[in-house]
Amino acid sequence: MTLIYIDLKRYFSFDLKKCMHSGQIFGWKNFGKKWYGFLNKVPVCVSQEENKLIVVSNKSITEDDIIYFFNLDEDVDKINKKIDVNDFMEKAIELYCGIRVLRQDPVETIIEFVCAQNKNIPAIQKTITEISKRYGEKAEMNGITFYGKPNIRKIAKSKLSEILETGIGYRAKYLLSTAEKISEDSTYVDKIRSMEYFSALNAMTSGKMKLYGVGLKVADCILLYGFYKLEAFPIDVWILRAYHYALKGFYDENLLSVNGFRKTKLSRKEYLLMGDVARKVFGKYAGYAQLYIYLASRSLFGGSKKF
DNA sequence: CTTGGACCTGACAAC
DNA sequence: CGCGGCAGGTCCAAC
Repeated sequence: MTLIYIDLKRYFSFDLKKCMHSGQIFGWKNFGKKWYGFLNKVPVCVSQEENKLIVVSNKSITEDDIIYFFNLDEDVDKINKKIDVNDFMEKAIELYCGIRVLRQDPVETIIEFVCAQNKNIPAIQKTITEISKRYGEKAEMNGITFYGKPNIRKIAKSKLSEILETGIGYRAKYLLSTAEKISEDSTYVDKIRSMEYFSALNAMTSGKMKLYGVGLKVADCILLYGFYKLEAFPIDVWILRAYHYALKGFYDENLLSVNGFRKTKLSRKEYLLMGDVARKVFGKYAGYAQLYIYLASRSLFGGSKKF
């Protein structure tokens, strides 16, 4: 039994709930203030009390593991300063201060975001939980059962019909193909890790290393949340809705409209261009800016679904 | 190179 | 209470 208290006063502003609700992590179970999930392949229960982060586990885990996973020692003051380029960003930073880009396992993020496409958050969580249940490990703490750590090789070896039982829908063939590809090449993840952002994005979405079912947006999510490549700026429908506010004046607004209406779909070229604008404005912290914009957009346009 | 459909499934709002 | 449109996109075929 491990019990770790981390004094958050030693770090920059941190908010566990905001991190867990930021759309970058799925499959953790939430009861009240407690979150159950796998951290560095170890089942844990995490909670926050004001200036303390509390992590409980019945397996071995260190304070450093936790600091690393939650990126506690990230200099977010510096980042926030850099991306605070207008009133919109200032407000978003103020509202969602305490957020971090987490350091999840790369393979798990690949599974997560292949499944997440064209689904809403409750549906994503349901599917990820089902996948973890079938292809991952079971854990129990405080009488609560939860699952995590889905095994990519196990997925690669299973049948399409089996994967379909998770509620994943038409993405089943994407997941199977991607699982096969990563399982075949044991160096796949390391190769992506060692590449700089653009090479990695291109590798995952085209050519020999292309993953079936991984387009630009999903690849960006994987690179940001799974590989901690902060230049990644995933553009989904929420970013598209708020782009006009977050990056007003930094780009040609005709790019985002057709006959006066906001575009709902981007071509590859447009997607890359809009990302480049964000990278130019936010520098190497585009990924952090994306998190703030995403959350602000959800609260602005998300109706009852806002956090 | 760009564009419009199709696509599994389910939580959700609007009647 | 059941129905229809939509959801953190991507693939594919056809211009």
